[in-house]
Amino acid sequence: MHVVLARRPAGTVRVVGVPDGATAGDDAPSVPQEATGDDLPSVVQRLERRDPGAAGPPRWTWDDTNCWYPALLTAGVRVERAHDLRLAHRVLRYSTASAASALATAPPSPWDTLTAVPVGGSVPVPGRRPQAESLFDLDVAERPAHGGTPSSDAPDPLAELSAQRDAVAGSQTPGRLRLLLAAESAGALVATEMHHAGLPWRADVHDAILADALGPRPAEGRRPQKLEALAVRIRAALDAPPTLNPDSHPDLLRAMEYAGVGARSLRKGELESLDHPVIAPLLAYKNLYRLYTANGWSWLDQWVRDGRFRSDYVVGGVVTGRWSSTGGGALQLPKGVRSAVRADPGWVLVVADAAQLEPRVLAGMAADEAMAAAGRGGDLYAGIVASGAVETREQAKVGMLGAMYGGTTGASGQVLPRLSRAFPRSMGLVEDAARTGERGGVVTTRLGRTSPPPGQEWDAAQSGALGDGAPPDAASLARSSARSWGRFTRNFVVQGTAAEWALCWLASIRRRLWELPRAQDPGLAPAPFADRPHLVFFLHDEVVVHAPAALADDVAREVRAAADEAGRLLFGDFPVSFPLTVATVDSYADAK
DNA sequence: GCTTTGTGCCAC
DNA sequence: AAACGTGGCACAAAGC
Repeated sequence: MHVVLARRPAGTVRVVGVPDGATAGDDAPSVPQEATGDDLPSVVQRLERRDPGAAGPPRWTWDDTNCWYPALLTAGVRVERAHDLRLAHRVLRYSTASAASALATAPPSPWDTLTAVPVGGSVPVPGRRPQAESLFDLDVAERPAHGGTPSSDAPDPLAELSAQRDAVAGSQTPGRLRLLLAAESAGALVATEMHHAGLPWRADVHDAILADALGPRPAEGRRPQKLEALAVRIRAALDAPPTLNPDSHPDLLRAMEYAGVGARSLRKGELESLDHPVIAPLLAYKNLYRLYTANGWSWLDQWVRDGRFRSDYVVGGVVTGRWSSTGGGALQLPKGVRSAVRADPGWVLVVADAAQLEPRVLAGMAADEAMAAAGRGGDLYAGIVASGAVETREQAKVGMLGAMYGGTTGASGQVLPRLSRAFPRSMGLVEDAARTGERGGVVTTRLGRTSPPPGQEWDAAQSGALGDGAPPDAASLARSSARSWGRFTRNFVVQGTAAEWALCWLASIRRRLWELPRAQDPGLAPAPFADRPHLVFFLHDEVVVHAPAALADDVAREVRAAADEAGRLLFGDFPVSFPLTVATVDSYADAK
């Protein structure tokens, strides 16, 4: 059963049970019609705990998980299932599977303009309203998700739910869309919970990393010791004056030109290919400068509180359905600082990584028996070598990556023909996706997320090449933008379906962890996770679970079972496997 | 002075 | 040098 939460102008919440269908026994339980902010958590808790009948716990249905779930978690209430109307609307509006629906053909509504709200916000960010501590600190008109939409225009979640259910039921692939919406919504729950729990972060360890690399923390506005020493060496190697600022690209390039270094840019890759005394100190400088500016002391000050790094995840923040993050750069945590991620005392980190996820997903989508067989041994690239298609693992790897990214040059281009001969179904699928994009068409993932059509600029480039009066370079612009869009759609089907696999994996992990026994003693994690293993990090094809040490093996087993379950959800009985690398560690840096 | 753009590097 | 997908972010320079 869906239980819809809707804000009322009076500041209360309307709680409405909506049965899933004509199923006997799925009658609405006695749902209160009205709740206040103070009693909503207990209302939710009570319905969540009701006798688990055949229909399962309610599917909490709300406009935006980010607006409701943080306060419930703060009250210690976890929900099992949700339906995020904002996220679901976006999928259904654009999916080719639901293109004929009333939802997809209706004129734009407020549901199209609701923007993603980062989870949390415990750390103040300039220009962003702080997250409400309780459900009603902000009224509807002020809620950030609505960007100032007056409450009188507040969209009706009941009507929207109805439109969404019609769109799914009348679609070409209702089962897949239903799974996608459930997985996307479960992802929203996970994202909120991970923000709530935070990634365990030892500021003292991080500080030691920084001090070791850069020297002691400098006074405000001063360069760290080791960075300053390298700046001196750079100036000496270039015979440059003390005024040369290595942070200034134009200054540095000019000084390098004068010294005859022969660099056209300051990119690491180019510098590494040059031979000059300035190269070594300059590369070292850039390396440390990056650490200092991106993950230095000010990052630590801004993002780590009370032993936790709390990131803002944006579910569906990437067109393909991947998550993005905002603030703190959670999805780009450099390897060099990961040793600051430490389990609490008596707890461990279970780090799991899906091996060669994208080519496996491709094999499943293409129903490619040969590729699936290559993946059965655990290392898909080794399996490709064993099949005889190519000679080395490296060839298999760059060849597959090239096929999925649209690479044509170098080593990947070289082995592509051989991979196409050995795995015609997989290669054919990505080639078809590329050709569709080149024509300006859209492509769709396994579960139904559809790529956006190219924009006006792309259309203009294509039509600009037509006609006798077209400028000479118009044809090449048209061709290059067509190819570029083809690379996008080629990658979209694979990356997007991999993101769907990952959402199903996350959802399954989350449910399985909750079913594990609780720890004897509560740890430092906040309720409701103090005595339970819980997800603390997710990065496209990798998760970190923070778990009581005694449960480590159970967690590892469930995380593997969840990967198998995700594979079955997407690809049914097709025999493509999704093996994981799983490590139980104290420090995230020790996982690989 | 503020905002936008360009550069470069991090993650998968 | 770039090539070959998706992103975020910090900084300096350029633009208004």
